[in-house]
Amino acid sequence: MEKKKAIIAMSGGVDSSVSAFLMQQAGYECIGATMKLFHNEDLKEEGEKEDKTCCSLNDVEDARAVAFRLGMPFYVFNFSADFNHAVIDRFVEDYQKGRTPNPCIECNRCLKFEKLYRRMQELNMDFIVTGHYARISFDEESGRWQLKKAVDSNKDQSYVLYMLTQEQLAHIIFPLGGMTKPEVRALAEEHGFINARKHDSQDICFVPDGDYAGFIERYTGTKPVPGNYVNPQGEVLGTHKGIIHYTIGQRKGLGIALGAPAYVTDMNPEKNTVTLGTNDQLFSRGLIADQVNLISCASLAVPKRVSAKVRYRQTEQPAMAWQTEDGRLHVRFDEPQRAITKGQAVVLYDGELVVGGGTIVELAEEEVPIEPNELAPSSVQP
RNA sequence: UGGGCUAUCGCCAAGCGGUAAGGCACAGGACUUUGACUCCUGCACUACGUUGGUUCGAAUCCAACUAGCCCAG
Repeated sequence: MEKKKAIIAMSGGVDSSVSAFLMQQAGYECIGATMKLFHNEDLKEEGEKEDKTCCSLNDVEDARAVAFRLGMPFYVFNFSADFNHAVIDRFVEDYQKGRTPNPCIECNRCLKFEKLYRRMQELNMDFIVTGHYARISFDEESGRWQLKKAVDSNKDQSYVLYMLTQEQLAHIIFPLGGMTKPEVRALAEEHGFINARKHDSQDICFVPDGDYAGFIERYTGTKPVPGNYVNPQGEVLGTHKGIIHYTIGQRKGLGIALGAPAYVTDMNPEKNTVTLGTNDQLFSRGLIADQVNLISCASLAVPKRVSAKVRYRQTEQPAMAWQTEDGRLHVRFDEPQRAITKGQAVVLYDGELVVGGGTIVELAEEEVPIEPNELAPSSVQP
């Protein structure tokens, strides 16, 4: 019987390197591939911190070294044009419209599991493999592929994978879903991978210095337009640096002293205003999302009890979720949530399972449309 | 230019004769495959508007000056 073929998306980090190793051990015919996503060299200024990115030249070399060590063919795919319009352009546009994008999710959606996925098919291969911490399994009963949280809850990345389709899930393998980070590092160490002790990637990969607003300025070649800080009553409090500098719930970097901590509670791109308020003005109960993708079930026409996350690093919160005719996802939390932010993803869970998710487009204070026969599910009882 | 009030870190603000609280802002760090939030550390190394004076000792008392504010014009 012929070996199954897998293409390993290798970033140059520990996780994908160990994934490659595990796939090889498991008997797959593997090739390593690094996606060149942007011209990293362009970003370098003096004092660059290149070791923080995920796609720098050094990272490519690290990936290449690991692939070489494992004796697998290694390719670099130049996806920078796609990355530019699918990730960076949208990132910039979102900020300009007062939203707060999650570029990692867009990258997963459009590059890793779309562009690279198609490349995998073109090469007549069977699987795409990444170092994400999440688990995939097939559920006989429902006949659906399921995405589950990682065993290492500390590293779980299912949140950024909610957009995976049934077709994609059938051709993806996450070798690290059942492992803990320390185990992964130990394996890397044991096999002498040069990146065994490399720190985890963080920050936005194309903004290595963390100054995303500065990046937008350089990328667009335009200065953000200053506008007014206003209070919830609309009174002017001061001058802001341009709407792209802010996100809902932000406290630091406002540069304005109001006596008590002030937080961004709203932004109005038309009026170019940023509303400042108190922390307790940030809480709201519900939201509406589009770009919906469902995994554990085909539809949420009937409201379902879930736990939901509104940002990557958040513990899930009990909520009800349902879809309307237009396909949009509505979520109402049991308790008000802090700083629900347009542009971010909401991801729904049912225990370990990812139910699905979408991109937050609106806040909404609406009641759950009650389905008579859905009343009093056991999970609501104390 | 008659009367009254106030002047302390970038902002707000304690202090009322015994040798400069605090909050906000800001900076650095931790956390983190998004942005945030959060947490930790630092932030007037005897210029407390200026100049004198009284005191063992003053940001704290007195005087003049300067600036701003208020009420009268």
